[in-house]
Amino acid sequence: MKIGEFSKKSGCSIQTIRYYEREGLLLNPNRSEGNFRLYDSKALKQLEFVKHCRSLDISLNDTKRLLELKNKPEESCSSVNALIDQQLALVNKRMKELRALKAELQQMASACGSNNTIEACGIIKSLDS
Amino acid sequence: MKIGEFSKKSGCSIQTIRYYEREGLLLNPNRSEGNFRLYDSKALKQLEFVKHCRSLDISLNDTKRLLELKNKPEESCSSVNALIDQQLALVNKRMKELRALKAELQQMASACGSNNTIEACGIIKSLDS
DNA sequence: CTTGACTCTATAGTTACTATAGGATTTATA
DNA sequence: TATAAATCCTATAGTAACTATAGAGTCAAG
Repeated sequence: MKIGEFSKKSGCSIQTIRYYEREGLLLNPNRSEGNFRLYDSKALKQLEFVKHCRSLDISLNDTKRLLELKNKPEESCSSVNALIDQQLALVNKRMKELRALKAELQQMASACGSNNTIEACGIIKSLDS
Repeated sequence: MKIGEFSKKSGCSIQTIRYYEREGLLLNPNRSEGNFRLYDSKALKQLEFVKHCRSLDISLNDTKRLLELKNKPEESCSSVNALIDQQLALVNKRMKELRALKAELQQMASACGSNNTIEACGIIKSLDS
């Protein structure tokens, strides 16, 4: 299939597909007579793997590492495990940050007092301190 | 004070300060004879306001809007309020996403089974499906 | 008067894409 | 069969919010 169909089947934009290729996350596909990229179902599987990693917020670099590891089936999976643990730690850290953000934003929202002038607004006051 | 001291007092890097100036988040400071930027305590207050906004993940664009609103003390603060509410919605959305991420990552981590080969690793399997 | 610390501007790099310009190729229609 | 429309190609620039570098100028101390 050509890139248009590949794009629709995978749910990735054409530009993103070409970008992934440049970055080494997709193998260079065969080309048609007129230099069009031609993909098969194996390429589709690989792209779906990448998409799954990205949906977990795993960076392209780490995704690339996972792809490489995937091609060494006999090696120990400890580095795979470490990578996921690290990703989990990252998510936990960000969640903690967001909880703090949320608390402060809520407090600010309730400090507004509505229908105030900006001068009297509790939000601006708390941002200013 | 010159930019070095301003940087230390504010906790912003020198490059970031110059960047904020270019982006209109800090007023153009006076310059010394030799063209060095000179800051006063008012500038420091403004930078701290910006830092506070950024610590709440408010975009530079929105921060700029808040600064502009701050200079119109008699206007209604409803747009300030709306901006904070919107930021809160954004934080809530991201938290929800992260909770889902966390759940999947945890499941994957526990599916690894440790000391496996990559071929048998539950993580790679689940990324592949 | 020179060394070193500090500052200046302008530019490029970061991440993960998205968007555009300017062509070439293929497919569908007249 | 001619041409128009759809699809594809590469190369380049833009996004957010910085960070890092190069190459040069300024200033205080020894």
